[in-house]
Amino acid sequence: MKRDSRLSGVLHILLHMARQPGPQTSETLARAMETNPVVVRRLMAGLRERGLVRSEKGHRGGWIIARELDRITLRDIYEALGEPEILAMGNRTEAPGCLVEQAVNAALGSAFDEAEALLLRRFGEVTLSQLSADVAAMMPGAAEAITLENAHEA
Amino acid sequence: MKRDSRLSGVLHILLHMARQPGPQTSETLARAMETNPVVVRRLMAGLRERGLVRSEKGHRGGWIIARELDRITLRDIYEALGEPEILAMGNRTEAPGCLVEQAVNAALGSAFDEAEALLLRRFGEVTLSQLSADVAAMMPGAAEAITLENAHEA
DNA sequence: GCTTCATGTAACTTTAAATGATACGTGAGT
DNA sequence: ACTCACGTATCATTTAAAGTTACATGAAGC
Repeated sequence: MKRDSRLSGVLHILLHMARQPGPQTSETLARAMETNPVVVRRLMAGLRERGLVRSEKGHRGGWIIARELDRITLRDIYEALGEPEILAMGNRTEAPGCLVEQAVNAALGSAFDEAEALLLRRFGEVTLSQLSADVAAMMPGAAEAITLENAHEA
Repeated sequence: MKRDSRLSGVLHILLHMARQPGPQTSETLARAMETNPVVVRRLMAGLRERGLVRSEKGHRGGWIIARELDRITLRDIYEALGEPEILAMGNRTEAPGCLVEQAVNAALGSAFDEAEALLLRRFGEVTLSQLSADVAAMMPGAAEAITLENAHEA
C-alpha cells in the first residue's frame, strides 16, 4: 500500500486551525495542504465523532477545534483516525498450523508489540498545545502575535 | 500496499532449513510456505549476497545456511532483505516549506525514529539458534531428535 | 555430449490500501 | 430561492508486495 500519512496530515490541519480564530472550511484547509476538500472531510470525520472538532454547514460554516489544545494528545487523534496500522511489517499468517511459523510469529510478534506500544506511549505524551508552541517558536518575529492568539485558545 | 511479510517469510524458510541437514530446493521450501519457488528465490537472493546462505544449481542443489545459527541475528536478515520499511505511517512530505508541517514532521519523526530503533535493537538481540530452540521446545516428544540435529548445526 | 534438475531474473498480473477526484444529497444562512 | 459548506458514496490513481510465467544459465548424472 501507499505510506499512510493520515496522522501527519490531520495534525497539519489541526495546527493550521489552531492559528486562526474562526471556523475554517475544508476548501481553505485543503489548499494549505495541497489536497482535496473531500480528503480533509474524510480525515476530520473521525475526530468529529470523538468530539475533538465540530463542523457547521452553510454560510460561515467550517471546522473548529472543540476541546482545549492541551487536552488533545496525538494518541487521541490517532484513535480518532481509527487506529491505523503502525507497522508496515507483520506475520505472514495469523494462526498458522506449522509449529515453525508459530515460533516465528511469537518472536516477531513480541518485538512488534513492543515497538507499537512505545510509539503509542509517545503519542500519549504529546499534546496539540505543545506542537502549537513548537510552531510558534519557529516563527521568526511573530512571537507576540502567536502569544496573543494562544491566549484565547488555551 | 500489502502488509510486508518478507521477514516473517524468510525466517520461516530458514528455520525449516535449519531442521534438515542437506540442501533444500526452492520448490520444497515453497511447498512448506504454500507459495511459489520464485518468491523463495527472491527472498533468499539478498541473504546469499550477504553470505548468510549459499545456493547450488543442478542435481542435489538447493539452499543451505552458510553461517552458524548463533551468529545470525534477525537484524542481519532484515538488512539482507534490503531494510524494508518498518513503519506503515510516515510524514506527508519530507522537506516541506510550511513551518507548521515542519513542526509536525519533527515531532512525529522523533517518535517514529525511536520506535524503529527499538525494533532494530530487538532484532539485533535475537539469533536464529534461539528461534530454532524455541521451535524445538514446541515439538512434543521430539526433543532428543532435535537435540541431535542441533548438535551439528551449532 | 545430452538430458535433467535447480537456480537467476525479467516481465507481467494480482492484491491491498491510501490518496485523489467527481457527483450528488443535506442543512444552514442570507 | 439561492448559495455555501459539509456528508458521503463511488470510482480512479498510485504504490508496493506477492504471485505467476517464461526463459536463460550452470551443474550433475547418464
